Order: sequence, then C-alpha cells, then structure tokens
Amino acid sequence: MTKIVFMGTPDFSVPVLTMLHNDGYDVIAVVTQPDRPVGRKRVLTPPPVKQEALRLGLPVLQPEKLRKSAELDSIIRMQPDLIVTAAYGQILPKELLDAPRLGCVNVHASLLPKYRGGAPIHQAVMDGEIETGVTIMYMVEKLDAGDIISQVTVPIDEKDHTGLLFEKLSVAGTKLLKDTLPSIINGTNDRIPQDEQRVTFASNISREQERIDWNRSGVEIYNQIRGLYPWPGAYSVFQGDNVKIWSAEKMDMQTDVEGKAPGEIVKRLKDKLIIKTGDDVAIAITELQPAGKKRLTAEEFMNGVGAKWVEGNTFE
RNA sequence: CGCGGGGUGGAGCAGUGGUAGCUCGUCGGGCUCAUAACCCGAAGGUCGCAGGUUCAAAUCCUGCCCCCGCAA
Repeated sequence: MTKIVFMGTPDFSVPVLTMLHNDGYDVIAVVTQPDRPVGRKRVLTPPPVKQEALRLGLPVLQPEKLRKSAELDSIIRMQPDLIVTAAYGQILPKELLDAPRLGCVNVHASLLPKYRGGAPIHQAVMDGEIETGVTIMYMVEKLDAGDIISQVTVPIDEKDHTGLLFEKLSVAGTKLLKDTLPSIINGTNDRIPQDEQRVTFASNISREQERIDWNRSGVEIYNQIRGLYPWPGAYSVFQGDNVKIWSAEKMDMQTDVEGKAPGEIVKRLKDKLIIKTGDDVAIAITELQPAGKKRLTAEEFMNGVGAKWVEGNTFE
C-alpha cells in the first residue's frame, strides 16, 4: 500500500485528507501548522486539518518551523512513498522534496501558471476572472513552479464570492486528486512544465488591497468586495472611522450619478446605500459594519447609526 | 495587562441623576385597482450581571460576563 504523508492546514485541505483516508491510502502522518492563538482573546486553536486528522485517528505533527526540525527528520525516516500537500503554509525543504520515492505533489487552487502564491482564489475573484480551477502538480523548491500533472476548470459566477469558490475548489481539487492519484502511483501521469511566459502571482492580501478606492470602476470595486468576502473583508473610511463593506451589488445608474463625486452617497433606499464610483456603475451596499459595531444589513444599519448618513456625504 | 468602540422593547440606535424615546418590524383599523407607499391606533423593555453611593441610577463608583474594530 502506498504510504502517504499529508500536509495541509485550513478548511480547504480537509476534504483532501478525508478522501485519502477513506479511499484506503495509508496516511502515515499528517503535518499541519501549530495551534495558533486566535482572535482578540488569543484562544489557542488547532487548525481544521488537525481536528480532522484526530477524528480519523491519524498521527499529527505540528513543527513550528519545518526546516531543520526534529519532525522533518522523522518524516524522512518514515520513508513515505508520496507526500501530498494542500495549502500547508510552509515551504518544504529540499531534503523533504527529495525524500519520497514518488515525489511531492501539491493541490493548488488556480489554473497554474496563473496565480502562484498564497491567495489565488481571492485574487482571481478580485480580478474579475470568469473561471479558475485547481492544479495537481509536482513540487519544486520554487513556490508553485513545478510541473503540472492535471488540472480542472471551475467557472466563477458573477455572483460568486471567495467563500463559495473556496468550497467549490476544495471539492473539485479533492475529486481531481482522487482521479489523478492512481496514475501518479503507477507512473503513467502527465508531466507538463509551466509556461513561464504566462506566470502571474497572487500573494497574500495586504491591508492596502482591502481598502476601497472609489475612483476605480464600479465593476472593479464590486469584484474587490466579493473577492474579499467572507474574509478579510473590504473596507472604506467614513467621517474618520473604518467601515467594512461586506456585500454589495453593482447597478447601472448613468442618469442619477451625474455630477456626483466618487465615494458620494447618491441615494438611500430602504435596504441599500448607493455609492458613486469612478464610472457610471454605482455600488449598492447591502451589508456593512462600522468599526466597533456588529455586522449589519444596510436596512438595519439605516434604522440606527446610518440615520446620519445622508445623500451627499462621501466615503474617503 | 497591546489599542479602541459597545451591551436599552423582535432588529438597529438616542438618552450622563428625577415620568424610558426614535427608525424599522409586529398586531389591529383606514386609504388605495394595488403596494415594500401613506394615515390612525396598539402590544412589547427587571435599561448585560452583581454590589455600592443617593431621597432618587439606564445615567455616578467597583467587580464580573459577553460582542465588535485595529493590532498580532
């Protein structure tokens, strides 16, 4: 039986691990990030993959830093046939990449060579892509640069947000790996080098990327908002305070928007706050959260705090 | 002790010592071809918890619980 070491961390990785176990592969160890203090209260929380591994009764390793760790040595000593990673969160040292007989394969949430890096799903949605996908690939020292084994395309609906796509890609990736694994094990799989000319990167989201620039087009802002939903969220500043914009719709407002400045409140509806952007496509905010407040629908918001947010006021 | 905002009828908020108010929702009635619109009326709150100060506390003091923004 093929001995596999699985390495992964967030929810995205969980179905992959579950599939490996359920399909009878010999998962001899699960490597994941250490428990982290989460939230304001710094509660030590195990990553989702650890919880699943414990549920399945699999041994768990959580090195703080994999490189030169005791855990690294022990993984190599286990002599795995294959290492499978999915959003693990640490770079694999060369000695580990070289250890398994069948190599190391990664499940990456993009159509490589596009969107190498840590936030491929967010970035694809923010860019307004109409499709993305999952790639199974061999790992090399350079981040997400190895040869492609298989790929599957997943369409991005105009109303999709990053959270939905996360789930779709997680499911698609799990299925793809399930279908591809036999060929990897018997050595009949494809092995296609990435086209370096078409490489793009999707690094982790920065605070700057989360802020809305109302001078951009309505479509771009709309994509930004749904690309950052449900985490970490897009934000803007209103009268000196941060406001998270959780969800919004875009609407063509050509006639009503004339003479308004980008960021200006054009109109208050019962359940929407309509904002001027850099072009004729306005943004209708439907769910938001002022700093220190809970998350509110635009309707709830305007019954209370938002009562003072009138037409003509402007987001910074 | 990382910084900061907040816990008030079903929802969102106002109210810093002396009959607890606003918007929405709900219920009843009216108007209307009709309505998420409009008009009239009603129900609904031990003001997070526990102590303290006071003739009197949502409002001042002390302790605790919970929620959230930033930072990590």
